[in-house]
Amino acid sequence: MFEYKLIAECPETGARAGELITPHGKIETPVFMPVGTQATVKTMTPPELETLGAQIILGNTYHLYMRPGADIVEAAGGLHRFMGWNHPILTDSGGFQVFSLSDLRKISEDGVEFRSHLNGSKHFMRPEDSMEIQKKLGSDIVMAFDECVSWPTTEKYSRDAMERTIRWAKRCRDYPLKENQALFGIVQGSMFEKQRIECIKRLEEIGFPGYGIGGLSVGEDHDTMYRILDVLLPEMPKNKPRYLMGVGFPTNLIEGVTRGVDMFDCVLPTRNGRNGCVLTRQGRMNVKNLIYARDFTPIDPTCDCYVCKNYTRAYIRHLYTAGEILSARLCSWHNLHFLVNLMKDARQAIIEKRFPTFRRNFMENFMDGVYLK
RNA sequence: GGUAGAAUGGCCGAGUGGUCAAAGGCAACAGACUGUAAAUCUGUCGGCGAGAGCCUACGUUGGUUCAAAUCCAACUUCUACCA
Repeated sequence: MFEYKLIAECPETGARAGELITPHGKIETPVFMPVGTQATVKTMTPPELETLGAQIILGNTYHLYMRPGADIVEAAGGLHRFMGWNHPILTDSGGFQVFSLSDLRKISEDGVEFRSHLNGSKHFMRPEDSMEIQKKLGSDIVMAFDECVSWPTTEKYSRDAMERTIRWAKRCRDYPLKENQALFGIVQGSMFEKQRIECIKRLEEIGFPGYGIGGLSVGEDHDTMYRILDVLLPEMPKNKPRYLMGVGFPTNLIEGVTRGVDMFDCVLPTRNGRNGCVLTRQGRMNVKNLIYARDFTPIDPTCDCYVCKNYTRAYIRHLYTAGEILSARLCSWHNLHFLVNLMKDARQAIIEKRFPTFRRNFMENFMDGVYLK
């Protein structure tokens, strides 16, 4: 019970609108997926996520395995029930932790040895373990266990990691999941075009219902990332969803959609939100800045989210400055609303055959630096 | 009234002759954050100057010394204890 339907394509760009059918409901793409690593999108309740339009959220294999343990989540009736979210869930495999916990892990052919970030204890995760954990979590979309390579790297290291990622993808594919779980393969190959193309071809031979694009947004500049997307996306199957993992900045989302990406996730809206950085149609805003102390306008006057309809910059700045937890909530809420609805707007524009204009307007208005009033 | 002790940068607080514009913390200001080891991290934080540097500063005033936040005297204020 997993299907991708292509609904509309932009005649001028690679942008496309579609639908993903999952056991927990339909997802309209392009879609931004809030990250809920530890079985919670930080500071947000599921009803609030519904209110702002979230269709699917992420959970993380590594974190939930470490705490509370996959068995507990399974005993609770699966991740959906455990956290009270009755819509689709995608779980990341732990592959990103191979990258982010690079000081705490050792990679071998069989798998990855992690030293727990919680207490230093040693754990070995093989692709099969990642599958078993995600099976217990019961997510709708399961990600293959991959190696996300840091940047910069050598062509040789990238190739070795890519080859290993493909071998691991095969092992993941061969592992019996729940009947209604869809497993996505993950394209690696760092910033080497040929490796990227080879990787997607070989993953296709193994065969997956969807494909993640990993190993981007790891410190490379935007042009480099777009260069990889430019060569990779045309090589990806049209009838399968494409998921650009860990991205990202609003401009990255639009440029990703332009090239044919269907799914995105990123910690940015919640992490930056907790740190007092909010998104507007004109760019990023550090709402903690002094210039907002007496600014009684909403974060983004053009935004119709709950936060912008009810609170001012001055109030949110006050909350942040006072260390009040509500600032983290309101900023996260607004940022999530911003990205989720940016993708909804993009989708509508694609369907209405006006995506190029939509893209141009957005890119012209959105300053990549910090926006000051 | 007596005795003892204390006064340091926006605040708290180290420092008891030179390497002190003065540790550290807080506050403040700015920046960063892309499949979350992040309600975190980094930088700035007396004034002027691009800079070398100059000026003003450790309660007040005066003194000792080549040199004082540091030593001495008086004064002011505060704290504790005793009357």
